[in-house]
Amino acid sequence: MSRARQTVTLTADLVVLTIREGTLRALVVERGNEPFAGKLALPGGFLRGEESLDETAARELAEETGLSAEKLHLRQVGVYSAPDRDPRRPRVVTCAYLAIAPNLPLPTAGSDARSAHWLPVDLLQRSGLAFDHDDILRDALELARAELQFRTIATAFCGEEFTIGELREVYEVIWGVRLDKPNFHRKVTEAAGFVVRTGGKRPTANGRPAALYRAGAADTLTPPMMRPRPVEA
Amino acid sequence: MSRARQTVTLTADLVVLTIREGTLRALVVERGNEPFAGKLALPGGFLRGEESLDETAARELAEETGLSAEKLHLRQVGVYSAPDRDPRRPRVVTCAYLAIAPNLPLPTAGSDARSAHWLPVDLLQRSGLAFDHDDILRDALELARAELQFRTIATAFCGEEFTIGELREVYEVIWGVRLDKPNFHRKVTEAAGFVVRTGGKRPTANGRPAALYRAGAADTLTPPMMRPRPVEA
DNA sequence: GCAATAGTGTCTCTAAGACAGTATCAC
DNA sequence: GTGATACTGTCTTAGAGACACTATTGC
Repeated sequence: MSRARQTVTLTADLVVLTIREGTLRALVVERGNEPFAGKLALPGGFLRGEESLDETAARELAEETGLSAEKLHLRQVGVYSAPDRDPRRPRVVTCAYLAIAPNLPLPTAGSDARSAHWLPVDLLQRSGLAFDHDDILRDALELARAELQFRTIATAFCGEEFTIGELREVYEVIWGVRLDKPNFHRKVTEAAGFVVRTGGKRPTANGRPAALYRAGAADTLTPPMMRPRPVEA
Repeated sequence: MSRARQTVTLTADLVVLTIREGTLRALVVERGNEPFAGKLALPGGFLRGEESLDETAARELAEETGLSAEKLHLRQVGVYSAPDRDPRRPRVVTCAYLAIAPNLPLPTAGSDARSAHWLPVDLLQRSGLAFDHDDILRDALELARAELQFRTIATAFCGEEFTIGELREVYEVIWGVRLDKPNFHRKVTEAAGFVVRTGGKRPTANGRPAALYRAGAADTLTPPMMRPRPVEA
């Protein structure tokens, strides 16, 4: 039993998602040191003295994006503890977190903005990330897609004020589907506490201006937003 | 930054649920040592040398129940890492797992069956558990209730063969509701891959014998089982 | 026969999806 | 006016829920 109470090092890794230029993007940093020097990785950091992992994640999020964890729906994705997941040292275990950001003015405004970029997730999934971050990204995306159905987190991708069309784009980009505009409009405006009219309007390039909304008080979305089932072969 | 790479001890704690005598029960052990000596706690154990936390949980599950993790739907609930959650030592962080067991022949058949009991969860929630296990139990129950809606895990509470009435009891006990028998019957028998008729019958105490089913191949339940929304005030 | 539980038929109603039609802008 | 986008109305249909009804056992 000498190894029964092994000690490990803990980190919190972040999957921060946003939508920019019509594509779903995640915040990644370019690694400066070995291992995986030069490769892209999810931002993250070590657990410190008197904080919980949730607090570690919130602190890292603030450092990377300059945003508080309050409005970003920070949620645990899972724990990744394969013995060989970090070649540096035995046993670095990480807890992955999902955060959702609106389209930020700057790529990264934080103090620790070494080489952070918002890159499309499909690009990241094709090119591959350091460590087991491919697994983490996949699981975080799956969680985000599921949460869109039952919770009101889609508004977190939008700014303070947004149009129904922008909200619909969130669903379409993350689910990779096309949704019926009229039905979507009725659905979200009738769901209790999802969106609230501000009274303002936003001119469009070439059409009728869209009414502006802000996020409502509700946390869960009832009835849920139906996700079109993928077409079968 | 001297404390930046603090090391911690990791454990995996288990919420093993089953249904017995019409009540939802969880496996708990009576603690022999301080802290919390004499109090009830969730079973769990320390991460060992070359295993992942998932493997730690599976190993503990086998030790406590004698069952393999294969069929028990072992799933991560979350990480609990408050700095003061374990008064023994600085920083014992745990990852909680949910497992679902059929009505086992023995309370605990494993080798490490010190003082394990299947106790009703409402009793545990009233009397309180050691450490932060009240939080863990609450979160695990919430996860189990949610999974019942969208996945076919309800069959894991039943034995190899079961009747539709037994399956309905699973939903009724865990959700704490009454479900319409005819509608439930049609729903589960028509959901693709949820249950499969074996051809056998089980005599009842006083009525028509019930047809026997076994778990189907499907993992997700489409369409989902609707959960009656709690009555409002 | 009666009591009890298993299972079926059928109706109603909500809500999702399809899509025609109307409103409000730029030009 | 045309073209474009926002939004509304309405029909169809799938499925949840209510519940009457039939089936199969023990007594």
